[in-house]
Amino acid sequence: MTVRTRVAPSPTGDPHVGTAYIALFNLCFARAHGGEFVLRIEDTDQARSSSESEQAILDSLRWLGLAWDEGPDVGGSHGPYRQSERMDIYGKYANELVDAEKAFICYRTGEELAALREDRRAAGNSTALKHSDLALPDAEFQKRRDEGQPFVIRMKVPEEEGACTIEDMLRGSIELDWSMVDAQILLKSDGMPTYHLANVVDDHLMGITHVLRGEEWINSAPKHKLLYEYFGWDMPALCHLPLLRNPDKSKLSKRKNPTSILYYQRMGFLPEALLNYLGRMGWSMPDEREKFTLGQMIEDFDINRVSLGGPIFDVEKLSWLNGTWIREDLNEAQLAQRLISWAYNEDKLQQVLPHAQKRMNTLSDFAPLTAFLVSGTLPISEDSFADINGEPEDLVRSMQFALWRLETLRSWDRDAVWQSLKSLADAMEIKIKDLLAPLFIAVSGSSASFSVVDSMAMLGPDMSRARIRHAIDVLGGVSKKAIKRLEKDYQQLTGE
RNA sequence: GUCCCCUUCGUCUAGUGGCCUAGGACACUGCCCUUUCACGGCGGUAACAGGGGUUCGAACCCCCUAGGGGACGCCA
Repeated sequence: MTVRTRVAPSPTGDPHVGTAYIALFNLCFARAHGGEFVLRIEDTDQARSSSESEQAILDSLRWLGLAWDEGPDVGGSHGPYRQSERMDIYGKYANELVDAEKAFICYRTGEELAALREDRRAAGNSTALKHSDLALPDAEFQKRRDEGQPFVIRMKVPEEEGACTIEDMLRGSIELDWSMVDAQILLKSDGMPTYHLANVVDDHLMGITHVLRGEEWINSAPKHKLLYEYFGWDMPALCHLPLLRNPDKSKLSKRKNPTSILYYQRMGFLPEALLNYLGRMGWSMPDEREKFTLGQMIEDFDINRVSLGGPIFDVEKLSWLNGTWIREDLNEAQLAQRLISWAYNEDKLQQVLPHAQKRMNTLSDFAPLTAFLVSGTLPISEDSFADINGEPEDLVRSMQFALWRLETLRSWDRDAVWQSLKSLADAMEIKIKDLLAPLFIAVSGSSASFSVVDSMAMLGPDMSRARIRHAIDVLGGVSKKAIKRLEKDYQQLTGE
């Protein structure tokens, strides 16, 4: 038995707690049955994949104990194929399907696709496009081919009435209408495979027998099943786990919640506590114990104990659980070690010192000066913003804009943060100083501190965003109605 | 809009037809411990989404309704 988790780095490279959640259940399931657990990290979207973001995920999962170094194919390493080989492999399989007339070459342009989908939607149908919708007249096809137009390879899917039955380990049989399934692109015009192809080919080649993945994949399961049939391969058993949710019940997203593992690390959560908490999401021990180690979870693991309602990620309970780990499972020497490796070490000091030294008269100035860097949520109130010019609504507005701008930032370093905020200030036609003023309070809790961008760089994206979000709340927050208006303004201003 | 999944205290959950007057945990709250604050201990408030079946008996099985979520990309 071989169980795998497939994870893709997020666009911004933040390792997502949802990733760890899925990985945890895969690991437990595999180990509980004496199987092998394979973690495969890759992203075939060339526009955003980078070795840094893959590394960030790997580091986070290692921190949690879900990945380790142990041979090339297991536990956190990439699969058996290197990037350079992949193109050939997937292209080969895609072409095989074209030859067998189970896939076809498609020269349709983006505009044509949008128009076709629009028509179908207007008719009240699903937007799924089939081979017959996409086929071009022979002459046109020839023309585009001769012109060397970019093309993709799409799979053929049944066009007649009927449903595909998927077996889910937890949900039983699920029937999905073929009418909802479109002629999925298998190979993109840049020659890279889509998830659907790569996933099926890799799993087959790696001998994967069980796939535990998020609920969001249920709808594409028919495509995968069909691919297995086309290739004549055995399909792994599928299990769709519930999705972690924001407090408003939507799928856990960084726009509403800190979702990066790095954030929880920086907040001072212990890896074993975070893992323990994730293990309580949609799952319980037979004796309903709240606290348990990864080893204990594996020992008592039973996939049937997964409950299907989407659990809300509740930081408060995580916090309590973390407290029990600190109080009950660490002696003073161990706690000291944790503190040292967390923040009180030479590396961290070196990072902070350049900013602190200039502002120090005595050594005792250091702790108050840098406290905000090792704090979680800052104790600020509306009064904290009293010295800043502008009405609270205006401050909220600029902070919300800054938040949105920072959410799109790909690399989080001093210059990148500065550039992105500077260009926002320009677009808003205000001085950068005025944009930064409220952020100062939000990020450091005081107007007398290190430069905001330096502070944000040191705090990292999730902590910085969480603090800005907190400041917005402190100033009265943004109502649902207001957010709509702000979004519109923001779009007009920045074109995003 | 179309399809799919889901539905027990505010939140995480136990529960697989009689042990359910629905149990535990977080949060909230009362008391005790304590110079303070925490920790800890003992209590309290609080839920089977609604309606129909099936059954001697339903939180549990079936149907309908409602609500929530997800999917509908050259993202994964």
